[in-house]
Order: sequence, then structure tokens, then C-alpha cells
Amino acid sequence: MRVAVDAVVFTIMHDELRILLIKRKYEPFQGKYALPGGFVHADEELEHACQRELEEETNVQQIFLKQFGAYGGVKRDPRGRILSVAYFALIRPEQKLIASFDATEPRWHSVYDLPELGFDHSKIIADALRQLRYELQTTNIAFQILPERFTLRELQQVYELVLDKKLDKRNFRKRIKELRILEETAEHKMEGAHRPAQLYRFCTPAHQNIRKKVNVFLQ
Amino acid sequence: MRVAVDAVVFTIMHDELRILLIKRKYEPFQGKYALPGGFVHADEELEHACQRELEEETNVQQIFLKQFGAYGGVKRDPRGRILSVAYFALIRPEQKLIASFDATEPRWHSVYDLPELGFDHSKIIADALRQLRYELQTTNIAFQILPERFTLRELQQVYELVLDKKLDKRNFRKRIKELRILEETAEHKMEGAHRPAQLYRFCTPAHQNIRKKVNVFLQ
DNA sequence: CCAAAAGTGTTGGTTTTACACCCATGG
DNA sequence: CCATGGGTGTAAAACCAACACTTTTGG
Repeated sequence: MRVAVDAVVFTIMHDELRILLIKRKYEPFQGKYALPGGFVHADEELEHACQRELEEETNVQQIFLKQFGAYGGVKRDPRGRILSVAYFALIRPEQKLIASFDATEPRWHSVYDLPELGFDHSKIIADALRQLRYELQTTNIAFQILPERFTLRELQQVYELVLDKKLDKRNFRKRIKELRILEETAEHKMEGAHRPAQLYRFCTPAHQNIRKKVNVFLQ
Repeated sequence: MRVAVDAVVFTIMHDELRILLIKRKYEPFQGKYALPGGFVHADEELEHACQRELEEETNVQQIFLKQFGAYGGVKRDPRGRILSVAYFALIRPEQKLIASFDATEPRWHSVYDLPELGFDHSKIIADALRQLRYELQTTNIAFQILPERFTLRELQQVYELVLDKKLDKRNFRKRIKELRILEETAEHKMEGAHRPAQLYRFCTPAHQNIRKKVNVFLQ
């Protein structure tokens, strides 16, 4: 049985939760959209394969991937039996997308307005979104999508857009502060004609890739 | 790459949470304990393979399995690259265990006193236990381990032994009753020299295999 | 001075925890 | 009559949800 990996990469862009999809250049599902992914090489760790395929097909690099399921249905791929291990990530939107030889049009698509997808990728995305929402409320993954310094409003927007739910500003700030995982920086973010916002950073030095139970579980 | 499945089967026996292990008759890890499992056949669904291997190696049949992870480390199996998809289940302890040709001594082992295990099965078990505890608190899997009719004390014991934590009797009963997923039966369980206990059953007819969010999240 | 986002506490309602006694039975 | 587990309610504490005004800035 061949083993592949698929990546469900989320970001926030223009106030929307979006997913990175490619357009398939060849059969099967030629011309259809699909998740970036591909076959695992011999002697290659699964997560590495996922990073590699993602970079090859979209140019997105250096992200923290979390495995959330394996999809092994007998008929899921018309080429034969292919098991796919699925990973998700939440990343900053600034990386430049570059198409590859066999995957064109790497693009961000709104989670709530996806095109028709090949394989069982709709199901994989639905599972990934459920997992993302759970982890957002129990770990610090939100910080993967934010710049090193960020305002509380930016943090709240991540929660609101991922959970697809408005949150109360005062309650949100109270709870985040109680967690004691943020520290104020000396700077403020000045933009627009209004009071500048305090910039915060994540306390623990490894604000990447180390997940901490935070139990936000907001409203 | 070859694809296998492994089953982490939990039960409760003699007031202990236990796991079903087999002893390996051949290399690799000959003589060591391991999870029941084996290779997926061509054109066989993963879950079916897991059921089949479990039956072949231990005689345990007809259980509800839930996938919780894929283990694909390059070096995890000395025979070569083997990816294993792991499933867990919580079952009633009464099925008779029967050894197979290549797996001897199918036996229940206390989760807190496991023998030395082959492969990366210690890690798989640790992950399964975490998942079991989570699902016990958010779904109705507890009912898979209970007989059709059961007392509230029996239900509470499942929670206590899986979560490894004492629960308050009155609070437990209050919360379970509020969920409105149980109905009283006409019978009482008479055993021992004390007041007979009301027997309950799970309301919805499909008290197997259908998971319902119950949000117990006890204490 | 106006618009826009930043920042800040309190209150009422709900949920959770802690806790102790009487009941029904068998031996 | 004694030992054993079955069964029940209440009060205090903790937590959560709802809510509005003042501040700082740029234009």
C-alpha cells in the first residue's frame, strides 16, 4: 500500500479563515482542487514528507504540523490503494505561494466557500477544522499565526475567525491575562486615527512549536 | 511501505483498567509483549483489518473501534518501514481469550503495570489512554463496557477507574441524570447484604456504536 | 472636534463542589 | 442487630455572561 501525506494549512487573511489548496494538473481529479500533499519517500519521516510536499507544491515552508488522522478507505484514490496521513497547521499569511510542476494555482480559499475537491479531501478538511477549533481552545496554537508582537485585538480576531463566533472584548482580555502566558512589551502599535494598542509577546521563549494547555474554552 | 493496524483494547476487570496484550512468538521482539495487530490486506478497510487481527490473535470480536493516530517512524519496526494505524476500544471483559499461531498469551494487563513492550507500543498506549479519557468525558463510550442494564454505581466505577480519580456519588448521579440519557428499568440488582440497586438502561435504542456528546467533564 | 479602536469592572445568574444521613437488604 | 452499599438535598464558592463608558490618537 502506498502512503501519502496531506496538509490542511489554515491562515487568516482579509478577515477570513482560509485554507491552502492547489489545482491538480494531472489525473486523477485533473483540474480539481485538492490539498497539497504527496507520497512519502522511503526513509522519510511522515512529517518531513508533509513539509517537503507542501514546499514543492506551494513554496510554503517551515511550519509546525500536527497529525490528526489517517485516511485509508479502499476506494479513496482511483490510482489504487493509497493511505493518507493528514496534518494541519495554522500559519502566518505572508509566505509567497509558488506553483510547482504538477500542482498549479496554490491559493488561499475561504473555509466557508470551498470549490469542489478531489479525493476525500472535503472530509479531511472538515476533520481538520474540528481539530483546529479544539486545539485553539486547549493549546497555544494561536501564537503560530501571530507575529512575535501582537495586540490583544489581533489575538481575539484569531479566536473569533477560527471559532466563527463573536467574543466579548472584556471577557476575552480577562481570561487571556489570567493565563499569564503573555507579557507586555515596551511598544505600542500605532495605526489609524485612534489610541495606540499595547503590544504583547508570548512569555515563554519557545513561542513556537511548544504547545501548552491553556484551557481558554471561550463562551 | 507496508501498512498495519494496532488495537488498544481497554476493559475493566477486578477494579482495574486493563489492556489486552499478546506475547510475540517470533522475531522481531520475540517473547516481548505487544498490542494485537497486523498487516492490512489489499482491498480491506483499515477498521476491518483491525477487527480481523484482533480476532485472529486474541479471539476478541465485534467491538467498536475508534481510530486515534498513525505511527510511521522510519525506525519503528526492525523489519523495515511499516506504518501503523492505531485504534482503541473499551469493551466488556467477558470475551474468552484464545491464542493464535504467532501470538501467544493474549492477556489483560493493568494499565499502570505494563510489561516491557515491543515497537513503539508504549507510546501508542499512552496516546490511547489520553484519547479514551477525553472521549469518556465527551461521548457515551462508557456504555460500551457496561451490560445492557447496569447500576449507577457500576457506571461511576467506569469513570473512576478510567480517569483514575474518585468522584462524588451525589454529584455524579445528579449530572448523569440531568443528561437524560438513562431510563430506569423495572428491575433492581440484588446482590450482597444491602439495599438492591436500581437498574438503568441507556435510553436511545442504539446504545452501541453511536456516540453522543454528553459533556460529563466530571470534577 | 470627530471618528475609531483601546482599555477597563461590576453584577447577577449559573455551575460546581463539598458534604452526611437514612434506607433496604442478607446474614 | 449489624454490616454493606443504595439513595438523596443544600449551601457556599467559583465561574461565566452581559454590559457602557472613558482614553488616546490622527485627520
